[in-house]
Amino acid sequence: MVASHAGVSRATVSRVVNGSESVAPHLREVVMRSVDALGYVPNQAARSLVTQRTDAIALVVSEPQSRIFSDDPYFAGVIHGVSLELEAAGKQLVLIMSASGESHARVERYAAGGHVDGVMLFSIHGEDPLPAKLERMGIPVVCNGRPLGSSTLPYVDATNELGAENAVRYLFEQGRTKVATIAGPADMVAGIDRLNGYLTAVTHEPVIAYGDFTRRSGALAMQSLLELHPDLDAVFAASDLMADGALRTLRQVGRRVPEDVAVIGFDDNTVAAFADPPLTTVRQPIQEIGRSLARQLLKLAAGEQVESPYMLPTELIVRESA
Amino acid sequence: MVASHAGVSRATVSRVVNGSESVAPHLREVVMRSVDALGYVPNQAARSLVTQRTDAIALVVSEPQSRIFSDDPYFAGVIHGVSLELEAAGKQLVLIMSASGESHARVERYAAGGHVDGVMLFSIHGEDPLPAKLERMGIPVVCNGRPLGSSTLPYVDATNELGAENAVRYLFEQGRTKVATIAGPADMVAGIDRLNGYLTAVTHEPVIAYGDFTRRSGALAMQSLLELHPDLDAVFAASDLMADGALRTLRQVGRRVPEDVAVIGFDDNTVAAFADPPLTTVRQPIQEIGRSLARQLLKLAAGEQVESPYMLPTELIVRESA
DNA sequence: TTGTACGCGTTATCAG
DNA sequence: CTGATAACGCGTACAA
Repeated sequence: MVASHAGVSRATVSRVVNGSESVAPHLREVVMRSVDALGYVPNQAARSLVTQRTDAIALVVSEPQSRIFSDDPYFAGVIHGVSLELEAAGKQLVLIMSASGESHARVERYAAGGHVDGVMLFSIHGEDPLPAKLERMGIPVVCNGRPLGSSTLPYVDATNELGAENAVRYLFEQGRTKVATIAGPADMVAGIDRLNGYLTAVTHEPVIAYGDFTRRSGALAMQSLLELHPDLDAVFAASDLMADGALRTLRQVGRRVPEDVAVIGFDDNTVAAFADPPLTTVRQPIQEIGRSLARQLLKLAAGEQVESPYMLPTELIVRESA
Repeated sequence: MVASHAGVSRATVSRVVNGSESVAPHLREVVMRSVDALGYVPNQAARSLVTQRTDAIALVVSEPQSRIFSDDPYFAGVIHGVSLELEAAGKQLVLIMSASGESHARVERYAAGGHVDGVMLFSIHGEDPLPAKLERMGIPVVCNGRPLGSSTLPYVDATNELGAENAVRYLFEQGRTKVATIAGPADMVAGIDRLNGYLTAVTHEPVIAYGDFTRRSGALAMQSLLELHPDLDAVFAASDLMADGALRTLRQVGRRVPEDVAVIGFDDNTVAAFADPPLTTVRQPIQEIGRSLARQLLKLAAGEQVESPYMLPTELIVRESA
């Protein structure tokens, strides 16, 4: 340790660097100066070797491109939140894209190798064995979105179901009589929960078309809804992108929004406010989801307990489309 | 090293694990079995300590939220490309958001501490001292997008200027006579270069309005262009989002696209194909930019030379808006 | 309060 | 081809 050129032992330097109390003020001063002068930076590898911590957290994104690389800013928003929280805690964010099953094994090895202090799992599908394995290995794990299947993993999620329910209820309160829904994929938890919310609130025979959260799918779903149910006067779409697609279809066939058909989306993306007409939608606090995700994991990694599920509120934002 | 319970020395285990040639086949066999049985995973910290490598690469995003957290999928696309390439090389991606100058210092320390084998810099602004410092410390650096100012850093970029030039030229070839541009921010290299392309190709007095790559700014810019130059019959926007905003303004004021006004965007985002009407645009290979970025950095980290700038082609995608 | 000395898990060198 | 053994740079009992 070069900094011991400051006339003290390496142990003292270590103490100063790590902010130990038991160091004489003047010695601390001297050491600080030397650290500065020599541009000393602790070697993380050596440090981890002895502390058994890495100060790094992995964010594993196991999702096919669909949602992530469309123009849905959900992914970026969550990452941003995570990043803010980790930075405050002095942790690094290791981003791992792991769509294929093969790379799942890699993730497993990576985490098992003690490369990170914990793992955040993004949108776990079906009966993915990864989280359970990680947990068995004693690695702190938190999921973004309720894990499908029978898992007891801690997770952070928005109140998707309640948000959807309120949106649909609002449509009826506005005097709408036939409310359809454009649901998300049946294998994604956000899709499932929002559909359930619709089912809870709908007062007539449910009218459902499925999309995959993209604009195009929303436009197509709207077409088929109009064909099968020309008398519908409102639509709740499980994402703003799909709602925007629906808006386009409605415009093309000459149905006015909201006069003829009311439309509500979900997310409150940037597209929502800019849609034509501006979209009434259910806002979920995306960045806050990211922050919470990180906070929960940090707690877990510190050996504390966390409440799970940790639910974040959604809120109906009324604009012009409904 | 527990695996030496397989009756060999740690050195031999190390050799097997790292795939050295000089190990007797039967010993390799035995070791492999023990590794499997004991679920042994090499400790990265210990390894880095001696190899002086971390097998991790940092991606530093020093951009205010603007472009990253809008619904512009550029950020996600580049990350995806980077991620693919790094995964293939067995490297990890450490994502660092560093908008503030304060956190710049953190990045510096982090890199200097030998935590990563190299750094990719995302959209460097003006005279940012960070890259130069990193270079001086001997840390491999590659920039995404030409660094503004007088830098000799290697970088990867799309042929923004040429792409813009071709787009504008195309408009004139189609018989347009007054072509305006909605330019990007004057402090972002993509904005500057695309504007220069326009300036090169325009055959009359330039007609310019500035935006910030967002939809809203595009819509506003279009309004002001129409006010000042009601006779324009074509617009080249420096991003698809701005073009989409322009489309909306044109629709609102009753100008038909492309009959009255032709519109060309830039990026070929998912919005482009879905815009109303579908947007003619200049495609840049976003994911490939990410891949190249990673590849260049890996080369640098391996001590090889790289060609810089490394330019990726843009291509005019003709749809219906022009 | 300070210093000494050990060990963390690997890889690399050098004999054998 | 294989096995000792010496680093790598740090944190931390333990002793002073």
